[in-house]
Amino acid sequence: MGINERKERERAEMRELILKAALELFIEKGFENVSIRNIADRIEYSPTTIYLYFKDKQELLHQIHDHGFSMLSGYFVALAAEPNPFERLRLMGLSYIKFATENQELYELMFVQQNADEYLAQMGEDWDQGGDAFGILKHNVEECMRAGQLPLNNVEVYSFYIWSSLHGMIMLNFRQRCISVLSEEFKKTMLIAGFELFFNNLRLITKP
Amino acid sequence: MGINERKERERAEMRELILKAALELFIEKGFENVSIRNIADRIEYSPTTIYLYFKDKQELLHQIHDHGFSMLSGYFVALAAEPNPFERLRLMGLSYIKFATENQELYELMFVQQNADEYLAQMGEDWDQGGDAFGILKHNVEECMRAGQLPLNNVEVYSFYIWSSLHGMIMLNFRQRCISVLSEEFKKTMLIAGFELFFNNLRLITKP
DNA sequence: TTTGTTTACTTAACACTGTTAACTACATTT
DNA sequence: AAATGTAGTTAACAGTGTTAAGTAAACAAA
Repeated sequence: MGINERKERERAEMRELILKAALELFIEKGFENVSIRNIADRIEYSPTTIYLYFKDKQELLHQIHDHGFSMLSGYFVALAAEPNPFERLRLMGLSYIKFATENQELYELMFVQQNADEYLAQMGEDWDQGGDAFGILKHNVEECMRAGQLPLNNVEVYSFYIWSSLHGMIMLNFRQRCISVLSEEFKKTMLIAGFELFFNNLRLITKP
Repeated sequence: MGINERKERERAEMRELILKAALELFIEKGFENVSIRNIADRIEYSPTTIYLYFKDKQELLHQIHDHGFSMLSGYFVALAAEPNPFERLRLMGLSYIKFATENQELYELMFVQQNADEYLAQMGEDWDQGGDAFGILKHNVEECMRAGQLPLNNVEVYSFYIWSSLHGMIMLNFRQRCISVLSEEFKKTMLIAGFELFFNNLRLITKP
């Protein structure tokens, strides 16, 4: 009696179809600027059909949110090959910036979109996609400290500090709150310049 | 014939009344969650009246945006009294964090809200509120470098780097993307802990 | 003081939004 | 073949930003 299996499969396919369209549209126009009707139009179904597969617009966001964290992890897998902890940390930073700039809208969905908050609060311990990525960072920081490549310090604070710096640069770069404030030439290179300054400073701290 | 003057005054008062209500509501509920009708209700006028004083909802945002930058400057005035450049820079950082946490919604309006971008682009050179604040930062950084309290380096890059770090910590603190990721006790102190680590590191870099 | 005109404001409407209730038409079970 | 379940639909509700048309009061001119 494979009939239930087939139905389940069809249901999963439909969910995937909706999610794919939603992701495309969110990335094209941003979460707020995409309506359920837009998504329905793209997949050629009635708007209400979407509500048979997802509780509401928020749930679509959450799914894509999680998808984003999986993608981010994908950017990190190649790093394991690098044996030097500090260099690995540096490459991790570069990968993070690469992910953010290559997937700007998705990055915003993951780290800026407010609506995700309550969902994460509700998920609580069960939400590990983000924990995974942050776990890798903490692990690298810890190894750096053990190898004498970072000063011995609270690993969590240090990881947060590194993450913040990159996130801040990325966000200030996205929102160009610097049109008249920064020199034209700097606007393009600011992310990399800031990143390099940051990591050189990290190096300086430990090399006395 | 002071009749035109009176009318002008009344018009300015009405603008102020609308702006005040809009600011209150934006801070209470966030920009996206406030409708023109909400604002109109609060001041007991019809929704369309607001359009006689402001082009659209965006223009309300822009006004409040500028208001926010004025407020931020206000947080910085007391700093001039501090003679030591590095200590002044540190206090400036603390003031920035204070402003952000005391005026969370306003801070988001200023540095996160996307819609502000095109307005700033259009304003271009004429928008100096932000330039003022960033100018003070650059000035302080430059003085630190001259006093040997920061390594000689590109002032703009260094200022951007400092600003980014604080902005990143503030934003990661606002969006608690760390519920399951950070230890409970750290969540409350993360901003200050991160800030202190950051400035201690800045000190370490220059003290060889 | 009685006209005409400008101005401040309102009502009604348009095209959109997320979401729900009621309905249809088909697939599955009996 | 009849009964049941269900995937998908249409219609609707209450809300959104925004505009066009209308009203009533304040002013200027006669």
